[in-house]
Amino acid sequence: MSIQPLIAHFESYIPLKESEKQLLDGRVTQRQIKRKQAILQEGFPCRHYTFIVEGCFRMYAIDKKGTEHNLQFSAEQDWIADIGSFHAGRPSALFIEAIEPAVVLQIEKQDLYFLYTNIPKLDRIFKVIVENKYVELQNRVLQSISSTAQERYLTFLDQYPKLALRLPNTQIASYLGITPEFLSKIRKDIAS
Amino acid sequence: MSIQPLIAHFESYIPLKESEKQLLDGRVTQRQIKRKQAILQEGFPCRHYTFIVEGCFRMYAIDKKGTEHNLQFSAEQDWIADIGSFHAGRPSALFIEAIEPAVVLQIEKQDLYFLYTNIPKLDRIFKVIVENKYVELQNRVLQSISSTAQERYLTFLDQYPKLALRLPNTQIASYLGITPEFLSKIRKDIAS
DNA sequence: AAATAAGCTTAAACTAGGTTAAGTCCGACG
DNA sequence: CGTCGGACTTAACCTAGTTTAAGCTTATTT
Repeated sequence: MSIQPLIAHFESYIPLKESEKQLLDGRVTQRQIKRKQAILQEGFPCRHYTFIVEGCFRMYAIDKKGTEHNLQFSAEQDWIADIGSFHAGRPSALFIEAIEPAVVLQIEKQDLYFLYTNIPKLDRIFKVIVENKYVELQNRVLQSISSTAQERYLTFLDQYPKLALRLPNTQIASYLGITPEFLSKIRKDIAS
Repeated sequence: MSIQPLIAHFESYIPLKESEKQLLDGRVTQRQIKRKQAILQEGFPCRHYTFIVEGCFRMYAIDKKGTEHNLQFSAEQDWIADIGSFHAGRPSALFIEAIEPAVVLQIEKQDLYFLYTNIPKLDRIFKVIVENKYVELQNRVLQSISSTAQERYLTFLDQYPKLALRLPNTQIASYLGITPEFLSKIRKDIAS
């Protein structure tokens, strides 16, 4: 059990002192997740910030009609959590599920708050992480109000080429906000 | 010229010491902005974090066809900036423009970085601010991939009732990712 | 190895939303 | 005081994306 990947991740932003690394140990839990296993389910509060060491997750919501909508994919060296639910302790409206078998490092709320207090630079690091994720999401919103489905698909391929190979098209369609059938048509059009 | 509204804003998260408030003074600039005046234009780096004391702004992009797309509205006690461009110093793809005459408090990059270093709790405060904005944006993405235009319009009215009264419908349509004509049709359907 | 489920594609009929164009109703400005 | 441009609407026609349903292929489970 090693929290090394997490330390490396933090240090890609700001180097940590030995004493700070030691604080991390014991506040971080490693877990193995099976394919299709959920680490968050609608109706339950999100209890962890999850850092992905290996594997791939999707975050999705289910609407009244029972259709799933993928909000986000996350893979190695990335975080996944329902931030709103996590901090407020409120029941989440979202699911988080492994698409591939995965290894993750998880931090519980009380531990994260302890770490924020005792390693002040973590405030800075997570500020930057969330800022970057904010910019990414903003670009996605811009695309969604200004581009056709085909343009959005091409952007997705361009932006996440590795992910696109690992994911079934059904999941990609759900992420783009279109039906699998229509994605199929788009792919046909592009090919010709 | 008072930075009091900004101090009050920060203190709604964490109280500041007198010495910290003094550091803010001199690093924050007040400006009056006229209706339709731009504080950021495509092609220029975003030089300021802008805190709105009074008035209302929109952030938008212009696509190849020349159509404007509103990404975001911000009003009193809210921030507006192209975060990506601000930190990277890269030319922005966005415009930020006053919808109403406005009073703002602006912080330049070097000053913000100085403040982050000398008032460590600002890292925490901005982390929380960006987290909240991230959650908001995530909800918007979810809506955009899962709801019809009518549902999105009703949610907008529900979520920003005051803003809805201050904004021309043209601007709201652009924010929702639909044409003004179609919004008009939606409004007619809702009324009946 | 068989059974079953999950994923991809095609196609026809349909609906949400866009386009074009014309007309009305202001508020801004000379 | 007139007129000019911006904001809102209506309506006819058009297109991007959905629905339903079927058939085919590739994984996963037993």
